[in-house]
Amino acid sequence: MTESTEPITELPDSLTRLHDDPVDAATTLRERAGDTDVAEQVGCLFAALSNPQRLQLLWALRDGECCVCELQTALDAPQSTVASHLRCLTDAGLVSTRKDGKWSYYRPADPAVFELVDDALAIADVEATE
Amino acid sequence: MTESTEPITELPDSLTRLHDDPVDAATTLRERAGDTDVAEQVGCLFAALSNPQRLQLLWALRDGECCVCELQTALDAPQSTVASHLRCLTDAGLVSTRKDGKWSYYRPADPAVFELVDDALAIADVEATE
DNA sequence: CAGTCATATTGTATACTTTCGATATGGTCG
DNA sequence: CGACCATATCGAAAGTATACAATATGACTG
Repeated sequence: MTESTEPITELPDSLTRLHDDPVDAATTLRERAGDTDVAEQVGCLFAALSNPQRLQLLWALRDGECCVCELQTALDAPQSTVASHLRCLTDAGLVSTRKDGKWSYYRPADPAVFELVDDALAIADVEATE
Repeated sequence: MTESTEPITELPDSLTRLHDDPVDAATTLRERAGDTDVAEQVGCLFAALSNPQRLQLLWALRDGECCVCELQTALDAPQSTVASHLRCLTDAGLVSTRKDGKWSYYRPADPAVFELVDDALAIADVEATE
């Protein structure tokens, strides 16, 4: 019950012209829009996936774990850049780490993320760049 | 064939210590990481979904089209804020518009986006806020 | 055709993100 | 323990996104 108690601000005039019972309509609409906190959490996940280099990191990890220097090679990007993207993915819970001596190996935390990315690929209607 | 021709920059030293044939390893890694342009397109889609208010707009539209003043009510946000989020969703191809006199009605362009969002909800492991 | 209405656009202040060199950390090896 | 290595973190500059008041647009109404 984090949501939908009372109208916080004034309802738009236009709404009162569109609905007989605007207060009731507002309640329904706000219920449909769902909880702000949930939206924020989901938004964070999508934000982690909204960067092309981070997507490429995930793709690189799809077939098995890699250490940072391999990912650095995969993206052809500076070490610190790769490290911060990996931090971001870790914070979002999308990858996990294993240390082996001075090497750090990364892998996808939950393979389900690839379904998400594949669906996105389909929706984005990407033409195979061949 | 937009990708993977030659190593552009120097390979990291560490890679040469990890692989017998670092150039070959680099090629494989870059193939796995996939195409930059594709990553960018998918990234744009995720970016459109990375904002909590835009997610709430989509949720509000899930059960049927709404006009702007209804969405404004659903989010309890100023008109111009809602309008720019709607623009963003439209640009990303996620919603489409129909005009009826001075009212504009918005609806999801492709219901597949809700699968995406639902999967994200599952991955984000959101606790039902009750 | 003047007024009003719903929505779109613009302008801008502010906040967040990204990039990457420099530097810190913590491991390994001689 | 001293040099070196792989990675992480910091910090500043540049870029991008967000919010929202003000204003423009284009439609309906008298």
